[in-house]
Amino acid sequence: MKYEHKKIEPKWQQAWEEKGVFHAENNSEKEKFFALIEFPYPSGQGLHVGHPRPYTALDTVSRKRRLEGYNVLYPIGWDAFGLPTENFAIKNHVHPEVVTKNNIARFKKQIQSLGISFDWSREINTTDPDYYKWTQWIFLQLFKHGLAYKKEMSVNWCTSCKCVLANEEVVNGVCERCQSEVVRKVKSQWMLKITEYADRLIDDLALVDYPDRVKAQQINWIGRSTGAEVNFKTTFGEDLLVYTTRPDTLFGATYMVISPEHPFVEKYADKIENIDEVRAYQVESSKKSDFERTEMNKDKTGVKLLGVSAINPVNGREIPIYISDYVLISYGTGAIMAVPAHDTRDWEFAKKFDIEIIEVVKGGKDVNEEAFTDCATGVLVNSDFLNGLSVEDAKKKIIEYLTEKGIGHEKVNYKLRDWVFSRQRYWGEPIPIVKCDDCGYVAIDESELPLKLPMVESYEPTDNGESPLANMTDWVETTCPKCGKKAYRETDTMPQWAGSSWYYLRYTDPHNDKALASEEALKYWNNVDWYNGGMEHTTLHLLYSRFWHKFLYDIGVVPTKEPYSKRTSHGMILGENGEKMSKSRGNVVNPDDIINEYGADTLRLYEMFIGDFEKAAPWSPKSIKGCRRFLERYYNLQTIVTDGNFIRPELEKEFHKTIKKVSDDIENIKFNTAIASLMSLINSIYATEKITKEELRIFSLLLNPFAPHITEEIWSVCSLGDGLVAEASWPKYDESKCVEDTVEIVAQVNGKIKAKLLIPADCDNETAISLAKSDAKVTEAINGMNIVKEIYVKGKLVNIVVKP
RNA sequence: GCCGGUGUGUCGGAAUUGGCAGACGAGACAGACUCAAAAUCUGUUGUCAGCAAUGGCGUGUGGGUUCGAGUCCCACCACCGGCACCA
Repeated sequence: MKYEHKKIEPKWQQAWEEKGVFHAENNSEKEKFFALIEFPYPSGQGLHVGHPRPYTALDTVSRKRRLEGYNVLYPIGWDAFGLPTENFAIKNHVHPEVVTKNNIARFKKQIQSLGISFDWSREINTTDPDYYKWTQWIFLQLFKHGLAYKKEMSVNWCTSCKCVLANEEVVNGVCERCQSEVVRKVKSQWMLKITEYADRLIDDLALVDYPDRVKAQQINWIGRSTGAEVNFKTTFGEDLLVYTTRPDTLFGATYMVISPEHPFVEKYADKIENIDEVRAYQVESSKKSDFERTEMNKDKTGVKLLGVSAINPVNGREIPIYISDYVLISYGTGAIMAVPAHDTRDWEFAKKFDIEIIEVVKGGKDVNEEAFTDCATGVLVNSDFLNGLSVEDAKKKIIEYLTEKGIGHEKVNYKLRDWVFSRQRYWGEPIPIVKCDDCGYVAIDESELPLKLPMVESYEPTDNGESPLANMTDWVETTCPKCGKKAYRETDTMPQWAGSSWYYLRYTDPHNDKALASEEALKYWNNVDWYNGGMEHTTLHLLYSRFWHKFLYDIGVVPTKEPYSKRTSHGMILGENGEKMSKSRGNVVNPDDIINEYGADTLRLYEMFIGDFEKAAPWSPKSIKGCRRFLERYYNLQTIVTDGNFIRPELEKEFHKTIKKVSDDIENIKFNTAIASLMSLINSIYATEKITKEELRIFSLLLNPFAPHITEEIWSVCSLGDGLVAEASWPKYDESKCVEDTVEIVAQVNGKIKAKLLIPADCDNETAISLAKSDAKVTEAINGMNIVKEIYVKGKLVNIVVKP
């Protein structure tokens, strides 16, 4: 009996599609289950074997859920705006729309050959005007609520993409996408106030089931810290406000540092005695890219401002002011009080510039040797009314004091910055705003949405930092929706993250032209029950979409505070050599080749069997053969099947245990051990040289979520029912049949194994111990010794501790 | 530097959360079938000693707790991911 996957797989894929068995219903009495994978960017390269891993994983869960009677929504779509498409279009003189269409067609064909149970009737595409109409609509709501604003600011500029980047898109000082140098550039940009949601983005993590590493990474990225702002007077009369997380060390502040960009310098340029030297330093540090600034962070530089000093508000002490690029203008107040005794960076700076180091927290080593930064153990000294207090108590007391005297107050700061939302490129959603000389930035009327991308001659980015749309005079020139005068359209487009920030909502009602989705659909399907995606999106897409969802909650569009109830993350599939799969490394494996040689079921099974789902695993062209062999052995069960509407007694326990194991393992994303248990079971079945129909039915159901085509085929060939996915239900196990009547236990003496024996599972302590002692080997080992202790661990072992 | 994680045969990886380490798969070796090969089937396969029964050693390193540690505690090493002059 030959297993011909090429005949079986397309046949069943077609049958499922024709019957629409994977279509989710919007008005259903059934309990819903919403499974989501990160929709792919349809690149020109097509799929590699890494793509199917998350798709298959949630397909396994979804197929199990359907068999359990749920109304399952497992959708897919295309995140199709983006630079690679645009760059390809420029290079080959094809419109990005055409490139996108072709890429999607290819991706779709590849994905469909995997037999994933996606509901293709809900397919979406972020570049479809009917879709991006609602992306633009959400932007307008953000704008109307003051959360989208335009600001002149220093931004990250990718020299190759000729486009600004969000902070999240800059990795090690280079562009996340093309690895080119990123420089600072002052530009007017659309910004989204994600910082307004910083606290909720942290606090509401308590409401969701995400892996700890994801939560930790988001919390880190948002970087909330609680400290105090303290006002220092200066001899110029103007005060300088500093931010510190260690207000308790205020008595140890021996100098102050302001960042090179701090406005104080310009304001008092004529009074600063060494202004030329200061200016030279400003120029020097402005030339450094962020990357260089980070690279050189070991070596502190700076210039002392001559002719001015600051006054420590708690002891009236005059301290010098420096400018140095180790203080950032974009965090806190751009100025710090420096306490070299208790801050490593201040300590390094003080050593280099020979500034006094005053110990105010005792408990560490000599502060002239190293800074003592531990907050848990120290006790305050040299600090007047704070002396003798712990760091924590001192913080409270000094904040009370500062507040009372009106010279400071408690303050929370975040590392998170607002989201730079405009891109100077063509292939993105137009920002639906016009600029009027009289009225400023004005939203276009919602009835004009979607604001479609105009056809242009050239989508080449311009060197002057303007979007390609800027040359489209006809399109750019318009009238102000408010006053009717001549006005100009915004020519920047939205970043790729826009369309993906809300796509999961569109799946619930993808063809709605009145709203992004109907209220009923949103109410029924929210939240996404299980969302699987890559770790690389933790501080990008995942954070952005949580932000948008919270905003939509605030304006009453969605009924829940969080978009995703549960998040899991898959490990990467690496090349055979253990390196990341990439074209340039030449280690890419194309799923088409695997499907051709072994079939989709083998590919799916191997992707789930390859290792721990959450960890990276190298592709092995040899190991996959084991999965193919297993499926062939399963296929050949049809040659030994016998009538029988029962599980044979000798296999009953193993069957029940396997049902339990597979059921639990799928829920706990332990697909590899679920498959291993099925392999063990088939080995046991072959040892008996036959299988009953009932046994084959159960086995097929358990295997179906992993290998849907072959199981459907066997279901049909062996007449197990009308159609597996159409009518069957997930097998149940009997807990009482999962436990053995007799168990094999180990008899140890002093922890060394002496014998193995079979005893009744419900055996009590004394019986078990005496049974063990009656074993010849055990008797010999304890002969003539004093028994100190006797231990029986139920169903596991007996240990007898003896001494001479 | 900070945060998170990992370390187990030749390889991918298991281990009911403190109870027989190495499930399952790959690879290798041997045998069966075959003129032969592939495929398939059967067996062996952590390591050292021994003809053997058997015994010693063994989960990155060093200590500890325990009748018992891959699992818990302390210290360290290596690697991976994230953040990084964030006051």
